[in-house]
Amino acid sequence: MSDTNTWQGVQDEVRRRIRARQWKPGDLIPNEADLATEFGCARTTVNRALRELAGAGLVERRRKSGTRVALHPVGKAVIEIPVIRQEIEAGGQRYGYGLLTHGTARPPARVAYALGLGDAARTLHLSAIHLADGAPYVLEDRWINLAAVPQAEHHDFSRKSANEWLLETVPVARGELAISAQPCGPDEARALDVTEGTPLLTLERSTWGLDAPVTFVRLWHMPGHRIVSPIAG
Amino acid sequence: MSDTNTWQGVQDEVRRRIRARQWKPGDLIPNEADLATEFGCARTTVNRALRELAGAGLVERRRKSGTRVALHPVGKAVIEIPVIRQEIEAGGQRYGYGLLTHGTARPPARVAYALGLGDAARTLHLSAIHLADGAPYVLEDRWINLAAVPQAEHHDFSRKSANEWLLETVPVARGELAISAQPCGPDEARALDVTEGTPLLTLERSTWGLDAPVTFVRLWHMPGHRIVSPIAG
DNA sequence: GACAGCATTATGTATGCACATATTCGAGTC
DNA sequence: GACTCGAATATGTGCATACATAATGCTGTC
Repeated sequence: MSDTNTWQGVQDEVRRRIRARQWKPGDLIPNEADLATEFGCARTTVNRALRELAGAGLVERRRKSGTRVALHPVGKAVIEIPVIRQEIEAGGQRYGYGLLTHGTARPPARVAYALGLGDAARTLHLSAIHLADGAPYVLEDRWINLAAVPQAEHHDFSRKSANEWLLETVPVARGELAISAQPCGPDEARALDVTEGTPLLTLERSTWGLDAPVTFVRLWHMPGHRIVSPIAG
Repeated sequence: MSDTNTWQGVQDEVRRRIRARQWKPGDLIPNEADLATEFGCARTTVNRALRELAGAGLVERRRKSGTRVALHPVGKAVIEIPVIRQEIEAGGQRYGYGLLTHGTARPPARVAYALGLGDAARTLHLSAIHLADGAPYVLEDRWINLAAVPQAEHHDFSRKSANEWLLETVPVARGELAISAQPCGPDEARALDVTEGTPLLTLERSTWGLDAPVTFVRLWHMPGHRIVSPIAG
């Protein structure tokens, strides 16, 4: 599997040469045709190997110029954003869910801004708690743009979380994630059973459909929560 | 560019059908050969389009079974981990750097555990502050495994940050990132000029070389710091 | 009916070829 | 010397074909 006539094998060999400093950062490496000859494989194979390395940020490629080893190989951490139920069940814990508040409301300025809505927009505001083995796991504060998802207004969110319902109902085009550390406010303190001011890891996610903003959600994780992810290299 | 005889065009069309619910989550979609016929292109082209969609998590593929639309399209947020100097300069601010403490020390249990070292290991301990326009931006607490990077012991880290020096010096194979919210301790309060207990966004990064752990670093960001990243869809 | 083994099928990959496209470089022109 | 334009070149992509590989399901045997 590590032979240089498979694209994986070629990629491994190129990685090895870069790590071994045979090809140093900034260096121009041989062109695809030459490498193909050296490795005894087709140019297509070398192309795929190098293309994926470029995607990973290890090399930079430009037509006519050639391929060079990246100067500052930008590490990339890929954070997977699963449905919360699955996140909890994957950890071997029992999932619980409770809807706390529910009603239509004007979006606060922060939310309107994040979604690019006017303050006159009608939104559905939900507050819900997700439990792991009966204990609070994360507090969810969500606004749904009723102009984009009108059927949400009369939907029953008391059993299934809006998270899952939206995924099944609305096609999602793109989104944005913001991670920050916030002090626990009075509402969060009550819902999570935590003393006020405690640092909470906070995730804010904006989601857009094909043309309209769909939802903004803020997740307050329990103290000590960690997001862990491998770094691609 | 959106014609269905380029892999981009095929991918766009498949995305469109999924978003339009023509192919719903869980559905089996036609096989590559049939799609190639329909789109009037080679199977290779369809293959590349679907392969990348699978990588993005929008579809799931299994040999013999076929390709089906993902049930819970797992959103992926890719966080780029640049060198801190570049992060600051990219924001149009002036970068500053100061080494606070420097010396060899036994790694604390937490660090030894994260790197998989015994407590007897010799490490270099550095503490440094990164400034943006003269104001504290992030506090860095770093341990370097001297068994893996012996030349670090007598290197001068007062001018250039260990971050950049290590990238240029040691080939990195893999790493792990943990994000959490921590209360500001007394040392951090002094270095960042922040009152104790304030929530700080904390990043912990472990890095391994080819066979040995290289470094563990903890970054304490200023209050209010946000990590923002697009979500792939 | 249980099970081993084989045929089937869809994806995965390699190859040789052709042509597209971006970029560089140098020749020719003023 | 500056500038324009075309040749050269490395990557990007598409195609037809062949074979590899994994998973499924069927078939025959006991």
